[in-house]
Amino acid sequence: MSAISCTPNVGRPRAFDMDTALEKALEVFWRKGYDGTSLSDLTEAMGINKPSLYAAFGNKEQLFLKAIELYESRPCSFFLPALEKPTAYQVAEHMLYGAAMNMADQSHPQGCVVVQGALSCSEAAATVKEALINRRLEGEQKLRDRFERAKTEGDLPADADAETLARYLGTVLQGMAIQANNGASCEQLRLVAQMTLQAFPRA
Amino acid sequence: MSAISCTPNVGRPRAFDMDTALEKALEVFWRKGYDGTSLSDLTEAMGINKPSLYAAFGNKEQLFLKAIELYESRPCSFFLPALEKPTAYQVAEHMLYGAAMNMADQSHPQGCVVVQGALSCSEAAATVKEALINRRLEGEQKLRDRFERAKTEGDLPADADAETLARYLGTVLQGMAIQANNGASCEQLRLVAQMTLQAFPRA
DNA sequence: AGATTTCTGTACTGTAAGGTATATAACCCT
DNA sequence: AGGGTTATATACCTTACAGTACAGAAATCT
Repeated sequence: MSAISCTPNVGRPRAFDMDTALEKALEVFWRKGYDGTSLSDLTEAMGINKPSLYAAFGNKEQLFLKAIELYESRPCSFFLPALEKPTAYQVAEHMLYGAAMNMADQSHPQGCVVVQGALSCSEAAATVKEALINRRLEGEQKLRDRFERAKTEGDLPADADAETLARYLGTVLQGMAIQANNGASCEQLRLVAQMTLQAFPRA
Repeated sequence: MSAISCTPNVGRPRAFDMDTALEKALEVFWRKGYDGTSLSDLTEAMGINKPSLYAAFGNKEQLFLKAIELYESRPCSFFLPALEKPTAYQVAEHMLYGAAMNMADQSHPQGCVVVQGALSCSEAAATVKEALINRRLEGEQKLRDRFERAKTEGDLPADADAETLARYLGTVLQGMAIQANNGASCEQLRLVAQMTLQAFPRA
C-alpha cells in the first residue's frame, strides 16, 4: 500500500508526497461527500494541479476509492483491532467505545466516510456508492464470523444469533456516525455505547 | 400545508398538481441526495419545466425544504404517532418497528431522507444540511421529552436517563436508515429492533 | 370582447464541472 | 553534456449546472 512502491527512479521527481496528498483528499471527501467534492476542492486541499492529480491517482473516482483504502488502514482505525479481543463482549465493547472516540474526534471530519461518503448520490457516484455498501457489509460479515467463532469458543451462548448481533452492532455504529454529524460529543456517544452493550449477551 | 391555499383565482391555471410534483421531487432528493440531484432530474421527474418549478417552489433549496416538510407530514410517517403510545416502552417499540417497516419499504427509496438527504455535502448545501440536523435533533428532543414524561407517569424508573435513552433510540433509528440503504430487509430490521428493545428499561 | 393576470415552453445566460493537450522544467543514465 | 523520461503549469475542451428573459397561451374580471 505504500506509494513508494510505484515511484520510478528516472524522470522528474514528484514535487508532493502521495500519501500526504491522499490524506488531504480523504479529508475533503469525508467532509463533503463524493458528489459534494469538486476537483477544485481536491486540488486546492492537496496543493497540486489537476494534471498531477490525474497522473498520480487516475481520476476522481479512483482517488476516492484510494482514499477509502487509506481510511480503513489508518493507525487510528478501530474496527479490525477490536475484532481481535478475546471475547465477543469485549469485541463489541472495544468497537463501540472506539467508535465513540473516533467519530466525535475534532481533529478530522466527524462521523465515518464509509457511511457518509456516498449514501444518497448521483448516478455518477453509483460505483463508489456500491463500493461503500460493500465495505459496510464486509465489516458486518467480519463481525458475524467473529461471533460465530465466539459461539464455538463458549463466550457466546450456543443459541445466540450471530448474524443479528452483528447487524445490531453495525446499526449502532452507523447510527453513531450520524450522531457525530449531529454534533454529539465523545462522552454522549460513550453513553450510547454503554446502553447498546446492555442488549449484548455475556458469557 | 396544502398547496391549494395559495392558488389564485385569476390568470392561467397551473397545469400540474403541486402536491404530486412535490412528492416526485421528494422521491428524487431521497434517492440521490441534495448534491446528487440536478434540476434536470427534478423537472423530468416532476413533469414540468424549469420556469414552472421556480415559479411554484422558489429554487432548488426551497423545493428541498418543502419536500422534507411533506416527508414528515405524510400519512405513512411513523415518528409522531409512536410518541403517543401510552408507555415509554411502547413508544420505543412502535418507533423501532415502524422504522423497520418504513425504511425497507420497496415502494419508495430506502432509508430516511432526513438522514441521507445532505449528510456530507458541498457548501452549496450547507443550509439544507443544517435544516436536516435540526430535524434530527428535534426528533430526539421530542423523544427525550416523552421519556421525561414517562418518568413522572411511572412507566420509566425515576433514575432513568431520558436524554441517553432518546439518543440511543435515535442512534438505532438513524443506523437503520443506513442498513436499509445497505439492502437490509424489513424482517432483518425487525430483528435489530427486537434486540434494541432488550436494552430498554420496562415498567 | 378586451384588459389583466398568471402559467408554459423555448431559448438563453454565466459559471463551474470533470478531464486533457501541450509546452516546459527537473531529474537519471550513459 | 546530452538524450530519455517523468512531473508541472497553463490553457483549454466539452458538457452540465442553477437560474432567467421573453413571447405566447389560458384563464378571470370588468
